[in-house]
Amino acid sequence: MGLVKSELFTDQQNKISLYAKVFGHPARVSILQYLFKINSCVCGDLVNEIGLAQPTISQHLKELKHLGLIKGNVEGTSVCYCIDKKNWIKMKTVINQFLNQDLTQKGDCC
Amino acid sequence: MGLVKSELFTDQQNKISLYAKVFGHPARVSILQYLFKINSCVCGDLVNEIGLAQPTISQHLKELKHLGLIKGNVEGTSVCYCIDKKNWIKMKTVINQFLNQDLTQKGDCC
DNA sequence: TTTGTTTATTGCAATATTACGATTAATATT
DNA sequence: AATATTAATCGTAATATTGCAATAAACAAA
Repeated sequence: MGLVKSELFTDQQNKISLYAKVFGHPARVSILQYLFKINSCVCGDLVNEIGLAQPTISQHLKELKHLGLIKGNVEGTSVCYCIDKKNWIKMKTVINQFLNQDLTQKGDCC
Repeated sequence: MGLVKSELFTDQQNKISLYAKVFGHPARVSILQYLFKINSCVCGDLVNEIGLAQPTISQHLKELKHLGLIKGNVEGTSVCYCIDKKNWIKMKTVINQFLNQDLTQKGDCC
């Protein structure tokens, strides 16, 4: 196997896990933090910033883009990547709904 | 490979990705939602609730426990699992710090 | 047009994850 | 004690992920 049985779960559960999965690698966390920090579009410094090889960074960018969390335009020889703010907010809504489940209850037998 | 180069990243980045990774599977999302919903300790219904085999659920529970998000006590022949509220809040702080990065800026060339 | 610069893609090796059957461990029940 | 019940562990097959060297693609500059 090694194969997630998505059909057992709700769309919401699958969506949450897909978002979470993309954050489940420190390189992607780091890329996103960098895009927020420089707060403009990145044109290639990511490979120097993070210590991974160029194809590896490219692959991580692809996954982030595929999920819609970043936008990217190739501009001549360099590329312009930045956070897709609209989708970032959408993602936050989904994740927060999951994180903010009600904790104010008893039932603590453990 | 198939091996994350954690040493390239900060402790914070690694911590975020470890939390996210555990949410990166719908079965674990589902387990956590169920624990919140029934709001008491679970004693075995998870296998029926979710459609995965008992060893598989047990393995997912182990990961959740290992990260501290749930607590579990064996009680005779059944087991009592519930959310570790203290650690859940800690986790939320870490993740929210990452999700709530400042979006109110221009620099949108894409 | 040739040469550099930058990013994407391909192909592959190493490792990790998912899932489950079979079994074990631990305790209840009879 | 023998039997049932429940959850953990072991072993293993299938698949996914990570990382990078090599290469390709796309364009800029000379």
